[in-house]
Amino acid sequence: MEEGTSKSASYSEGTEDPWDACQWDVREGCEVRQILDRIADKWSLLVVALLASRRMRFTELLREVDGVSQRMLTVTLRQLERDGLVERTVYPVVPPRVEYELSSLGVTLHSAVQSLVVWTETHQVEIASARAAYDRAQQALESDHGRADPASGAGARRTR
Amino acid sequence: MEEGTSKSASYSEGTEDPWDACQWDVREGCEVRQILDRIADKWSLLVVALLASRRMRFTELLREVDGVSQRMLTVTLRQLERDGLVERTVYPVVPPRVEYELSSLGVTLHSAVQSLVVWTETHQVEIASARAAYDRAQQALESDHGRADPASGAGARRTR
DNA sequence: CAGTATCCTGAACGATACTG
DNA sequence: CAGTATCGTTCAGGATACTG
Repeated sequence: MEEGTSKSASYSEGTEDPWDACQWDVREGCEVRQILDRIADKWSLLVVALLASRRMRFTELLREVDGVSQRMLTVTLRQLERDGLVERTVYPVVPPRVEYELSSLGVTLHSAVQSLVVWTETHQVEIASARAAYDRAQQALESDHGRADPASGAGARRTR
Repeated sequence: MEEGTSKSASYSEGTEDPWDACQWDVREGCEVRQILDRIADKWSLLVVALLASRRMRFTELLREVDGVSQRMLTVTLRQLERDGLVERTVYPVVPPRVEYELSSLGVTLHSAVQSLVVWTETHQVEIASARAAYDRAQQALESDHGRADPASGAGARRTR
């Protein structure tokens, strides 16, 4: 088991700056980072989304997730199980039957993630055009690389 | 847990599949994944959190984020800038002065992320104990590796 | 000060083969 | 069917050095 274990950066925190009201995700050891790393890795979110609709067997997930390797599906499921987000049920039948389902905790996570999904859907156009604008500006800079800047006056310059 | 129904605001391509209401993150090309990858990478969230409190200079961020390399801070800021989440202002003074601040879009993202932070804070104890239980069970299995299972009856077996 | 350029390592991941 | 074990590759990210 080489990679199921988190690296668990036990980082020494010596600074006692008084601004730690906003520190929720600044500390390495903070739980938020761990959870975020879990739900944001390549497959976890997909699996959670699928299991949110119904309980499924291993092979079903393997088919549905489309692109995941057997190994990564196993690893992902083990992590989610360890965190108490999914539950694994083994039926002692001749061809092994294992079913996965979201735990109640997993369900609440799934709803929490929804707000982010909604945000993304709401703002994807803005992001796309921001990217386009940025890339256009970069393109312009490349053409400009040797020339004098006609807009270089005295004020601050926005990079957009 | 029987009803996952993501509300999937208005973004539906004309697929006939009846359950594509839940497909928001199943598709590889979906925007959600891109955004999620951005906000969930190692540093973006930290930077956004810091900039949510006040605008900051490059070196300030380098100090505050604590652990980030110069390279990764640059990369992170460029990505966030490209996505229109932060704005970069260059003051044309003799020692270069560059300030970063959240855009209005970035502010909305930050609030959206809060729900996840709240979820994590609310459930971190549950997760911690789930992990402890899982690890304890694994430990027990290792001791049991060669012996007969006293609980192996007829029913399904939960792995927790 | 605020970067860019370059090199390098280790973790993540995929592919494959084997097993209860 | 539902995994585990092993190997090879890729690539994110750290360290370091240089620059306008």
